[in-house]
Amino acid sequence: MSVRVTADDVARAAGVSRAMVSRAFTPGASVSAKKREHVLAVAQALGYRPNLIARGLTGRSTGLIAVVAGEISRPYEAWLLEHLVFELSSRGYQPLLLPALRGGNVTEMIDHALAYQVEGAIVAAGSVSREIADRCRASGAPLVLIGRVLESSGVDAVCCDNIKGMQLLVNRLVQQGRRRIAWLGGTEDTFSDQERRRGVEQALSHHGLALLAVHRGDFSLHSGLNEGLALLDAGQALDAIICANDAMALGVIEAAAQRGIQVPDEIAVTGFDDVPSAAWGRCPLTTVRNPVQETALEALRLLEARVQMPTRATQIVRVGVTLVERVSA
Amino acid sequence: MSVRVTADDVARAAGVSRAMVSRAFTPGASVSAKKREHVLAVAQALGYRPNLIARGLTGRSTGLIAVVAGEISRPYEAWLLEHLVFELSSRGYQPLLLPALRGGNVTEMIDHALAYQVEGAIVAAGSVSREIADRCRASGAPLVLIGRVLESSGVDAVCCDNIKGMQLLVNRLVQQGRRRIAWLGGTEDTFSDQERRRGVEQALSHHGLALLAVHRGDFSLHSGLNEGLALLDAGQALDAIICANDAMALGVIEAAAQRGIQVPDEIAVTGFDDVPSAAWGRCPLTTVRNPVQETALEALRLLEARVQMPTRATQIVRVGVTLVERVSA
DNA sequence: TGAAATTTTGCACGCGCTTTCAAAAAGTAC
DNA sequence: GTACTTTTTGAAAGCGCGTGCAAAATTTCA
Repeated sequence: MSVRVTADDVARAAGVSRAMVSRAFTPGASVSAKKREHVLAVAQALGYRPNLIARGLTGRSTGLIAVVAGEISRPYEAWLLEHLVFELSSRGYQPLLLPALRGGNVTEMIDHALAYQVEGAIVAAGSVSREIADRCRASGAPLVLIGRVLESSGVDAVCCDNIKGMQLLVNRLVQQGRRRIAWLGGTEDTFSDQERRRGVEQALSHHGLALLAVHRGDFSLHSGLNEGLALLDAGQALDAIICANDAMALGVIEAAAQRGIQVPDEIAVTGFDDVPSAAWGRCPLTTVRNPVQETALEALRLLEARVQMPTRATQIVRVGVTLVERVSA
Repeated sequence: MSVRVTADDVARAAGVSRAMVSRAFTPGASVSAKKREHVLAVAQALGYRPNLIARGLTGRSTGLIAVVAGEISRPYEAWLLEHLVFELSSRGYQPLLLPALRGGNVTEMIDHALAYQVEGAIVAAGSVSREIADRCRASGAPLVLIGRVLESSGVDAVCCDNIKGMQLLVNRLVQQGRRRIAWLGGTEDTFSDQERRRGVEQALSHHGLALLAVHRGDFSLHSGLNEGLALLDAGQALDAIICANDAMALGVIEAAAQRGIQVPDEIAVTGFDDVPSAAWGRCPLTTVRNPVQETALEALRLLEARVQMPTRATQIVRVGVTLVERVSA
């Protein structure tokens, strides 16, 4: 059992040399059509498929791409991953999934993936060090960051325009006459959290305003509820809570409901990302659309472009965002 | 650039043979502690890591496991995938992710993964044919199904007790005095849909009841809304809608809200899976808990058990379900 | 028909690594 | 010191495949 068929077996059965078998499976190779057909037929009969691991060893491409994803159970991450994986595999690549969970060391994971001779890596979670970026470059495996950028490191990245997104949101709130605004941030040390907060503060100061309160969650629905309650119970009169992502905004809305506070009449709540569930439920979210598909596509474009020309200039793509006006603000 | 360091380079630099380098990186191998340390140090300095592709070629294990997942953006799938990938990689395996999207041919994908010499495959989406099961067996790569079983095919599977789950739900509804019950199924031809429906019908007939209406969605929130509206607008007096999963149930609740129908007072709605978001929102779902983590763990257990003993008896694990009583029913 | 141009084919080497085997080194006992 | 056992080491043979090169087969042209 478990006796695997090799090119040698096929060659023997078809009465040709092993090289012929190899060529029969190589699209552009020099083989007579007749022989190729014959070899392919014999291979089929024997249940032979070229061993891609062995093929990868010849120095040719392995077709493997590492994808570092975070907590997949979060809507935005899942959504992005779905697009990424779909695009990847429809281009003939095989995604090697690396989970960057709590405390998971991204550097170590990429290092490990590199040992599998991946042709590239897409990092959509955790933070990458300059060191690992260098290792990737040394291995000839381009690195592409999603939703984070590593300044002046020569690493390509695609990221939505967080500053602009927050500006759109703040302008809307201010236009509605809201002035007493709080910020509910996400996990510390994440690029999104930092940039989005900066966006809020810049936009506010542009109106001569500042944040009245600052709380921090971890991008989850749960933390949105908890911090939302805390914010609401603090006794400070607020008329808007800007959240670092949709999940937390949904949590805050739940918190408001629990306290009998009307959204958006008494207080406005905004999200970020426009995940599918943001449009649902008791109070559809006013948020900023973070274009996932475009992001995934751009990431692949960057990856392929760099595979083709390793020395091209570093590119940081900022995908555009749009305001989605629903009821929560 | 992109000059990769091989074991030969390390051997030369360390003044030993290539075999020594290999042994230094092989835990149980016969090397003097001193030499191993030296080799490892030189390797570190040169930035060398064994090429796992080459290592896999020697007939040893590749550490690759194929994971066939469906639409990752759906809560249950994402949740399961997260657990699966986490467990897999914390056991030293590398998950190769294969997306089984609309119309995606699972057979073809597994076949392709087999060419990468995966050590096993976990299928949590799509349906597998007896044919591909045989191919896997021939390749010595165990197949484990999640949420679906392939009768008398010798394929291990882990699946929750759909029949029992629906029985729990039906009993509760009947106990509440509800008799006019409708079924909102999921995508046709899926194992879950079929078994869950069967569970509902069996449980109902046990009470001398039958379904009053049958609609079909595709397991999505959206289809839940649409079919929910259709069901509600049909003019038939219903007092409960049993949905094939949570997402659709949430959609139905939304539909009821749009029509101004009170849940659960006027109509009860039930889900299945108990995804995180089921506990949230305007009307927390009464549903059945489908234990994801246990499922993932069992799947890995089956996989490893079969790797160790390929001839062991086929095992179909039915993980237990529990009723989660919240407000929607 | 024969020579030249062209295509098709097989041999053999190499990709980077593991592992068997026998030789060398080190340790042990007398 | 010798004879023997045990550990450590290196040479070499693969693992399954791609491919450069030269030989063989085929085609083309005069």
